[in-house]
Amino acid sequence: MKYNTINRNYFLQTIQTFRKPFTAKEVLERLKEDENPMGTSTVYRFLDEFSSDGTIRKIIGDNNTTKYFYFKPCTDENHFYLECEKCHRMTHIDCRHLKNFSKHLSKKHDFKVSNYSLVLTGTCADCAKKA
Amino acid sequence: MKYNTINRNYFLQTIQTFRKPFTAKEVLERLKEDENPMGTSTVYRFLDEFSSDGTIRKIIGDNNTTKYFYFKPCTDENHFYLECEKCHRMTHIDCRHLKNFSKHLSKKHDFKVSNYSLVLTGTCADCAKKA
DNA sequence: TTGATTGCAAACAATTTGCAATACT
DNA sequence: AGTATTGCAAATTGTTTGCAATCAA
Repeated sequence: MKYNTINRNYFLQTIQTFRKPFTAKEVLERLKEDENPMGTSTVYRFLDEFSSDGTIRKIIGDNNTTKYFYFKPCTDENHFYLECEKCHRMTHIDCRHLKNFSKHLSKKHDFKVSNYSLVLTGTCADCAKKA
Repeated sequence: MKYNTINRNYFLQTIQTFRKPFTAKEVLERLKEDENPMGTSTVYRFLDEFSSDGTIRKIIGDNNTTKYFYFKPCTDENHFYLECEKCHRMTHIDCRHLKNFSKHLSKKHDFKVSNYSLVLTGTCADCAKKA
């Protein structure tokens, strides 16, 4: 049985404040800023727990070269986004086409889809300008 | 300038023999079986080098709960696959539609795509039967 | 009261680094 | 000759564990 604790709620609340996927280190740092910082092991325990139960999701950070896992809160929506490999900004894209497309594929391959993700990695307009 | 060495070739050759994505540990173990096993740091250096240059690709192992990165040789094609969350089998799908679709999105969002991936997670036909 | 949670410090394990020897071009 | 590669052992660092104290139910 899970208990409803201050730490647990505070952890969940905190990860929602990230605008981008974050590493374990980044949550740790954020939480350590507090005056009663939560223990390191507690944070890792939450990362594990919430990864397994699907509250957050592990992802690979900037294309292939990141050293650690990134995490992001799982919206339970499916994922369509553009991910800039320069600034790492993630642009959510709304896309009906793909939904249908995924249905089509799922039928064709006799595969029951529970979740799908489309990620386009590349360079966003802003970063392209800067270069 | 990169030199063409025995280690480098052997490493490349070895990772091609894996039927599934593998962890650093797994390559290490495989390579240690040899009678002149290559040094640990050498292996890690290759994993880094080939991840950055796109020869291999980091991926998340079985959905969300894996502790380490997995790697797989990069076919340089973009990634469209069905990933079964029960048996973790990955079915490659060939898909022209999506290529066009990605072009369309990239134009619409003024975003230069260098790589794209579509992953449908779910249950494959076999596993569905078993359940 | 019972069982889950917490934080600490210690233990652990994966990965990296410095460096001298070696191999490639 | 000049530069990249290699392996070793040591150092580093992220993460986990054991445990006693605390807290939620």
